[in-house]
Amino acid sequence: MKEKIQEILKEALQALMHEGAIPAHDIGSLGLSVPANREFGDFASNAAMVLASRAKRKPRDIAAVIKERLETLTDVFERIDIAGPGFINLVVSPGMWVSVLGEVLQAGSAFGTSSFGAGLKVQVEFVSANPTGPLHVGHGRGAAVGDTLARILKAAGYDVQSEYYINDVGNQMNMLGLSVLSRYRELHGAETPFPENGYKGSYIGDIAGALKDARGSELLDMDEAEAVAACRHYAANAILEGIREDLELFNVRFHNWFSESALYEDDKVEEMLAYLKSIDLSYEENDALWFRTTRFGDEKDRVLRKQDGSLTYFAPDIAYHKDKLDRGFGKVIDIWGADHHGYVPRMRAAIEGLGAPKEAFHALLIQLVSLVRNGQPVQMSTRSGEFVTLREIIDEVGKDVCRYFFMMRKSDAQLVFDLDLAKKKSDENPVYYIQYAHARICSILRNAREQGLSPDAPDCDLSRLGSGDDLEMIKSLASYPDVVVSCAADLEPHRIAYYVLELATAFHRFYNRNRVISDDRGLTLARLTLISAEKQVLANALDLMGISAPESM
RNA sequence: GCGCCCAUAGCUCAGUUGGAUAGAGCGUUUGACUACGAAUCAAAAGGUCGCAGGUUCGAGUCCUGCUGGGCGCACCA
Repeated sequence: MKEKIQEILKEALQALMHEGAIPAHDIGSLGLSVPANREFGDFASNAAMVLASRAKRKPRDIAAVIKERLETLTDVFERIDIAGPGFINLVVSPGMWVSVLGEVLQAGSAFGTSSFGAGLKVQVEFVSANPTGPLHVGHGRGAAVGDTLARILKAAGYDVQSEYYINDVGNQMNMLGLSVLSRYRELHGAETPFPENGYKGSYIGDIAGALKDARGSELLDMDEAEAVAACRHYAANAILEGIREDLELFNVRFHNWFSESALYEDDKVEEMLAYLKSIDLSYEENDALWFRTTRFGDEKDRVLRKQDGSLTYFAPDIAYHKDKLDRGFGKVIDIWGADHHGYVPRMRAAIEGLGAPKEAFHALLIQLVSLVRNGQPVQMSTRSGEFVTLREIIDEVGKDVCRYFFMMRKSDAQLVFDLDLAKKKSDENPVYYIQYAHARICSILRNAREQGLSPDAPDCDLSRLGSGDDLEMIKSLASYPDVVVSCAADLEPHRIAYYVLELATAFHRFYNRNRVISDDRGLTLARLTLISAEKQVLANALDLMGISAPESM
């Protein structure tokens, strides 16, 4: 709805500026807001005040000109008021609001989608955990946020691809191989020291056991390097398979899995280094190869190839992002743990160095998740292998609750995950509160059907919904498309979690104060239409978060 | 030492490009089921938006300084 009003306002302002009736100004900066106070109408514009300060005219005079034009231009407004210092307050006509219900039911699961993104190719890369162990809670938050953001961007009209980057090269993978080999030898009774910084989790033993089942004692006869490689390969596959299963359970499915090792196999890293050299963005110094990232705002140049000849982690990362750009993505969104924030300027510099505008790259930082049980923090430490896995949390509280809880905070704010609250099936738990609203509507619709009532009936009179609680509920669901766009524009998917909670609140309030099915047939049919639309929007919003909308619970 | 993020009700947190009287949940107090699901609703109380300046018609929001917390400052990954 807001978008429609914005269009109308824009049209009026453009015409007036063209005629010289009001000073010319960038229309994009003239805001339309939803006033906090209902007395100020459905929408309010500050256009007159902004223009007045430019033109040295009285805001209220300019507002009067705009008001007049809007009145001749359209009849969607029931009332236009000039208030306070020069706000133009707009009250949308009930008929206009009611017509939204038809749009919702017509569009169905597509209600809320828009062409805001104009088909721009966007990639969202998230989770991207090393295949050295199962996903833990922190990865879960990244998965929930990333997947929800991808869904939101798609709904907002972007051409979205989600991707998981598999860091299957490097020391940590070698350590994985060594750790598994050590456990494998133990299983064969061979004395073997466990690597100092090895992975100590019990899953390593499980993998070694599976490897023993699959290949017997074969690896004992190999030379060290060969055996480690075999272990590494086997373990990485097994762990990655587990990660895929966990994500599947979490309702997260990637369009693409991109392997770091493929970068090397396809010579992408060397190609990138040659490219940087060709455009003079790299240089040799102290027997190392450097990237001139300072040219793009980084605080110091960064090493690509170390003195010992090996590459830094930065090098394949640049090659990976070059590959992303080469694949035609106009916007590349990386979702990282907040502890990597120091890495952002350097990556952004690299993107610029590769010739893309710096706005093409966005890093969304995900803050820590801490678990609380019985009011006490749950201790976690990756190093010792004592961490709570995503799988354990899903098994304990369920996928839906888990996904919602991870969306409850701005991604760059720390999140306290209260396991006791998560398991409560009461109004304290927002997930049940929201799903209950959906189930309740389904229940009413079932009752109505049994009584032979259908909102499609010809004597359904939607004009009965133009006031009071009915109108309030329509307004709450009509803002859904605006919320989706706002989430997409600002890359803040958590807003959808707050919105859907408000939507549920609007329904529960309505339900407690009004009868849907009553003796008044016309009103009953209209309200059945109303709650059908409400149900649709609840389901659509929940779907953006990958959360189910149960028919009963 | 340098840089980034955060500071809003007793608690956990929203607050969209700067807008009018700063919101929600929990907790506290008091009410509502012989009609569609009480896993629900209504009402009350609760604030110097960390502190001090500045920008302007207007600041929780932008700028500067300070205080207090988190994180990062590798030829680690």
